[in-house]
Amino acid sequence: MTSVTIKDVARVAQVSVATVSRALNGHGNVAEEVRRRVLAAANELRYTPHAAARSLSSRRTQTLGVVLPDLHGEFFSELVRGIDQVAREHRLHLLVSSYHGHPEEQGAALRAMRGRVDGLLVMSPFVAAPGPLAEELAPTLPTVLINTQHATAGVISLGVDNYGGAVAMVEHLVASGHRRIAFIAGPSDNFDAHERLRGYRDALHRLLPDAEEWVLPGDFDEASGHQAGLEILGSKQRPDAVFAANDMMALGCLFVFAQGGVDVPGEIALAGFDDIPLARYVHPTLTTMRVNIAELGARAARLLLIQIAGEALPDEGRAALRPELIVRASSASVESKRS
Amino acid sequence: MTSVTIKDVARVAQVSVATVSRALNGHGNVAEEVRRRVLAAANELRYTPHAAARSLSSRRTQTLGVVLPDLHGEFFSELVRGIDQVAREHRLHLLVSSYHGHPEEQGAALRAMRGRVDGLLVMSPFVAAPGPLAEELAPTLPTVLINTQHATAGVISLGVDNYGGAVAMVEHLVASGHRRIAFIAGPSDNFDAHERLRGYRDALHRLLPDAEEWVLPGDFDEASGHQAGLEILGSKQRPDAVFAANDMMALGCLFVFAQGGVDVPGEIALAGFDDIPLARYVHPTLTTMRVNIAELGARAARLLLIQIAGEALPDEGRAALRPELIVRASSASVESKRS
DNA sequence: CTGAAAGCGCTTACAG
DNA sequence: CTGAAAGCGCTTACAG
Repeated sequence: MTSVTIKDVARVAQVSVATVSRALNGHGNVAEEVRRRVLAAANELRYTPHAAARSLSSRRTQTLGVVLPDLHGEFFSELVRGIDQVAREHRLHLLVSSYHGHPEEQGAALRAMRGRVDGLLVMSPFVAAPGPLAEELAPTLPTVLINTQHATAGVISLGVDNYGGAVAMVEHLVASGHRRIAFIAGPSDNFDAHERLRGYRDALHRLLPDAEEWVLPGDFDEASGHQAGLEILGSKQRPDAVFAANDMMALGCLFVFAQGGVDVPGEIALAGFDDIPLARYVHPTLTTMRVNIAELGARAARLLLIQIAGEALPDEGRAALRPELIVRASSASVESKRS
Repeated sequence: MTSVTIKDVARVAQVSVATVSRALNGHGNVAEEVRRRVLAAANELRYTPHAAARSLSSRRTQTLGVVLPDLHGEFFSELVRGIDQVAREHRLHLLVSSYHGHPEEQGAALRAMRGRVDGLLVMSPFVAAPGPLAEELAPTLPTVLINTQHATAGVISLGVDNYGGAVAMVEHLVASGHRRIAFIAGPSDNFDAHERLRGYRDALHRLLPDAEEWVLPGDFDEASGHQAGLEILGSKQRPDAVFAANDMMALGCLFVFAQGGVDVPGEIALAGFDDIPLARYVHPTLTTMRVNIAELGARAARLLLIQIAGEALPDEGRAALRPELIVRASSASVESKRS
């Protein structure tokens, strides 16, 4: 791996390394003819600057760090795709790191980014333990938090309006004639799940003051939706609508209903959250809230770039992303069915 | 961002920076008491080594580069997940880069990795243009190619046995009693697609010497499967089985069949390739070849690590991954249906 | 076991 | 416009 360095280029172009550096970085103050000679030499030698050396002296890495809780599933791939899009426009690299669901390793992941990145995009969906995160982040790098509860002082964060989305879904279900609406919750230590539950509760109490809330436990996985579905089928008085905190659980529930011969939405309407690709393929197709995850990633990346550049942060672009209600067959209105 | 350096630690611990470096890197030849003092100082100052500086002097980056054609979809997220798993076990970072479907930018992406990574995992599914890739790779870094046609001299590559998988699927369809088997092809410039088509052809000619091959064009997207489905429905003599080069096209085809009132598998059996999550959720559930993409990524990463370590490459672990036949409802045998 | 020094490959004031 | 030199923060022979 004996690679060619700036010295080799300097020798071939018959100039100093300083001039090579200036010419290659487009620093204006280089004679046109000299610049051409340098470019030619660099080209001939297939020279590529050594990134670590450049970073060390310029204090810039041209890299964005992305720290995620996990790498599983569509959410993260979409998020990374959105970030990558922006990074690419700015010719920046992406260093991704996941702490595989071990929040306690998050700190190590963050620290390891020192000297590798110019800024950090970190997603920390855990409800608990804001301390370590804030502590780790404080003295370090420009950072944007994604989907976190912790509006740590001085650290920008960006997220999805899960609360508003859940409210909108309950409004839709109520408007469709449903009165007894059950909710399948997500993991209790997850902030998104927490917000969706809060939206369900608030909207229910506001729109149907007499209705009782009915919350079934879940963990965002299909199996827990399945479990909740069984419980619902076994209950004395069934709900006329079930709102799951995410699509995967809605799907798990849907299968139980299908096996149990329950007509969806005839007997029980069903709704999810996320709009995963599957949602439009199942039968009946699933009503849900669409969240544009790639857009979330892209916006977060843009906020980070602004911060790195030391510019003032615009107000627009900092607001939480609003999910969009997607009405499909699983939540047809009670009226229309009865007629 | 005034960060603490090795000098600060040295001062606090009252030793030289050399000793700090040795103590922190676990170099044995440090007095136990001194080591403790250094560790304590580092801890107290919350010191984290500057990665670029370390890379520059040690010639190691502790980072693996991943160069992908794209970041869209489950294939890539699974691949990255598998790679990440192995990287993590070895405390390595992942620098990901996609050239967004512009093969001509692949070279730039590869070059930009210099000084940033210890090795490269590159996926280049294009049938054409082996030249640039080989040229770019030649003098550079330890590399493992994923799913490429180009068994470039001296560069390891690892892939999926697409040919064998396609053969196995045709064998299954024939064994199930199907005789007139159409194939929906993938993009002509894609190596995976190319191999699957070749498998279909070879198996068909071998098992059903009198049968004519029937290849419909496609591009791996659902819409092209849809298109192919329409063409099939409009044909004078319909096939009794359709084998799509991937699941998404099979799904597109399935919808046309469903809309056209075609009984699957009663009138026409259907099979795909990949076993995407959707495959088990559609109706009827889709017969397909399962490819363990995360495993592909993990294996490729392991091969790369072996190469970086300068060790001899084992024969096992270099063989292409064999896809697994997953028989579902969409390809029930003709016999069983007629009875 | 420990330190002084060279060196990794760049960039960037500082002179000229 | 150009070059010599210092410096970025580490690691690693080389002495002792």
